[in-house]
Amino acid sequence: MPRDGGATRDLLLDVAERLVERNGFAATSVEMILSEAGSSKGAFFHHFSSKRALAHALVERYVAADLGTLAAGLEAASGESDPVAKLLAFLDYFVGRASALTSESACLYIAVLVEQDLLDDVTSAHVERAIIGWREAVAALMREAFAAMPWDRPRPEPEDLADQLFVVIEGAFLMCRAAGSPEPMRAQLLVYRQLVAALL
Amino acid sequence: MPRDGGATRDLLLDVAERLVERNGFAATSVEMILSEAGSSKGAFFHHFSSKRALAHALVERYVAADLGTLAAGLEAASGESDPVAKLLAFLDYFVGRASALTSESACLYIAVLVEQDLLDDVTSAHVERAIIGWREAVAALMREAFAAMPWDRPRPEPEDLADQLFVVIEGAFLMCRAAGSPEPMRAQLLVYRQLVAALL
DNA sequence: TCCTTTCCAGACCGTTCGGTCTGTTTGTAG
DNA sequence: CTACAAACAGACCGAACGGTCTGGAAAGGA
Repeated sequence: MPRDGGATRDLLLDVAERLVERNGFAATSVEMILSEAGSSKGAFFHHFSSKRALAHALVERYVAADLGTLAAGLEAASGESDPVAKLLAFLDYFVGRASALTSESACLYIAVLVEQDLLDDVTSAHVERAIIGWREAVAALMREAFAAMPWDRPRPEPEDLADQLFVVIEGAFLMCRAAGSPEPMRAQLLVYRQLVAALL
Repeated sequence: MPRDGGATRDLLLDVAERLVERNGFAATSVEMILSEAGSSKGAFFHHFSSKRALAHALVERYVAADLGTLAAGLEAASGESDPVAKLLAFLDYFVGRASALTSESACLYIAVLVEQDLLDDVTSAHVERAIIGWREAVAALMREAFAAMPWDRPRPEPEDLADQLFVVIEGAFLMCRAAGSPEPMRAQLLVYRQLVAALL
């Protein structure tokens, strides 16, 4: 093999992700990516058969990283043996990392979901995989915490409550955009943590 | 005055809103809007000086409608004299109208916020106005309900808890997109309602 | 009636888009 | 050293983009 194609491919993905998160997919031209990356069309269409193929690769990589931070949160909470403490430690992990989340100005999922054209079999399968990953892991934590803590009033279904975390994170991304500040992410994650804690 | 220009303008806004909510702003061309509306470029650029001016008009109209549904929710809850019942009635109003919210497949705010280029003085001022409108009205309901219902544990700030409603709605819009179903909107609003109710 | 102003249709323009193609460089295997 | 395939650079293409311009139709005031 000649020059290291993997490095160029990664660079193109890095630059593309930044630009797409800032301006959306349709508003980000291939030429902008190339100019920013200091690359050329030859390189781009060598690594990606089309702009849509770039979107597929972009989402696949993003989902992998996203499920990675989920795993990191689970790992951070794994020290706690008490189910309630474990759930709260899990949530605290993301509250603490809120500023790191919003350093990248927005979430790629939003850019993909906002354009129906981009929601083909490939992208929607990837996003669905991410959502289900979060749902199942968080719902399991919820169930254990609930079982350890009887309650007189009815509680939400753990799956729906787990989805609420995903929903709050995505919504908070949008509010950060509107506010022009990363602060709402932390505030909203903290509110979610407090609301969940009130069920325990 | 010649033919009724207002009707054409409204039609263009209606069609544009539908297409932008479906595919985003950048991916929606002026010609697509015209073809869908059965109109022409002459008409379009007579009513809007540029595509950006269309975005401004679109957001302005959407914010007005959005604050209208907020007012409708407040009106629906105004019958209750007890602050707690009033807050819950307010939230129930939106749970009940969840399917109506997601009939329009997505929220225009998302399409605007996802493209940084679109966030100029005009659009960001409109969106901020909407967010503050919801925050202040909902936070007021929260404060009254909290005051009527003492609590031993610390509660979230009413403003942050009010923002959480906006955040959940926007996030739920995205989840509806990912799921290809309007169902998550209702489920997530219900979860939010249950979480708030657990504080009372 | 006629004139004016608004409203609209559609041809047209320069630019930019995603994508193709040709040619050259670069690492590696034999 | 040679051959070959992967990796890239950049000119080029047709289509589509946002926007302009000219001409004509429709309504109201004089």
